[in-house]
Amino acid sequence: MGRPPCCDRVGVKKGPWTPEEDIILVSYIQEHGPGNWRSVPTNTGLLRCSKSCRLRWTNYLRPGIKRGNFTHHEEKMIIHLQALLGNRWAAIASYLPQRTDNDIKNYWNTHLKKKLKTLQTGSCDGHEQADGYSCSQPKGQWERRLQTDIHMAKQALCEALSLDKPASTHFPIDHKNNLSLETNYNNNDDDDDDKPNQQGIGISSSNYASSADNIARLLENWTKQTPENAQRAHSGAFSFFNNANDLNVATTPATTRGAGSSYSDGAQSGSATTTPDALDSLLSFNSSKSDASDNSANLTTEIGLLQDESKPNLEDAAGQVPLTLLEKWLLDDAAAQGHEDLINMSVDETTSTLFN
DNA sequence: AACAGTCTCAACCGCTTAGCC
DNA sequence: AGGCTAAGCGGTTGAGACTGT
Repeated sequence: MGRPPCCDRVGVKKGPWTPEEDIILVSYIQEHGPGNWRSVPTNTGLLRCSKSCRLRWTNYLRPGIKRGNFTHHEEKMIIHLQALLGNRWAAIASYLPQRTDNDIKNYWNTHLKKKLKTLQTGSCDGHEQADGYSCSQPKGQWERRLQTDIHMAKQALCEALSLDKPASTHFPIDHKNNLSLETNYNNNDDDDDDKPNQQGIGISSSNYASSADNIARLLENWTKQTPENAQRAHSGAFSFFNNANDLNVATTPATTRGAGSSYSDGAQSGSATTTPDALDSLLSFNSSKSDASDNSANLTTEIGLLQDESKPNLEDAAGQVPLTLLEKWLLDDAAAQGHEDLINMSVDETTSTLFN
């Protein structure tokens, strides 16, 4: 019963993706948009199954993905949401800007589960743990608070569901299926693509710039590994960037902007050319950017950089867009304790207050 | 330096869901 | 209504990195 796995075909490559494959995939998606994954291997010549292409895109190449350490705020969100939603990682991911469900799932399985277990088994002996969690509170207090939170969330959800206005109006948009439409580069609505773009995705220019960011980071690692690849990396990247230019996608290299400035600036500056120096600058830009650890300030900066990020922007949500009761609950949790600046606090500061 | 154990996370597998005919 | 197919999702795996001895 059931159809055979698509990846069982002979000649389908498995395992880690190479930079060349990534560039091919990104270039293709840039031109045609995500969706219709079935046709991707055929049209690109990639020896990968459609599933693998989709996964590579959604978990690694998709614009705006943040990698590296989770901030304490993100951690807390995950803990809350996991308690509330269970292992529905995609749903949880919709509340966390820039994080993929896979990332969250991994983080939960490798870090948070252990951390909670440690807390719940009462392994604390009254002093602060190395990771910053305070153990000064009596055993069981944290669990009680979590239960209270869950109860509050349930109430909030009930209220939300009983509202006349459909709750879905404010419910977080699935970032994978509803990318923003700031600049719809995909004008294939009337072409011969017999399959609708199932996600209805239009990618904004800066989204793809962020994809260039991902590719550049990846190329950087690749060239580090094998110097001989550097030349190929350059040519491959040029092809990718030139593609982007053809599509009027922002690819202005770092030389034209200061570190930390938004790639989307390139869209305003119109056509941009990419030179080897520019690429090097881009690579170094990304290097310095990735060197900066993922603290809250960084997150804020990145959110700013990715204003048209496909996922809901929590800061925007807090500032302008009406929140769901659940979101409010999550975001106001700190504020209710008199820690309005919690998100902006350093990890050390935050950890000492969060679980008290 | 060498080895073993542990950790991390990208990628895979297989089931479920959604959409189309 | 039911079958088929593509996409989505969550659990699991395994290679490489890291750490301790």
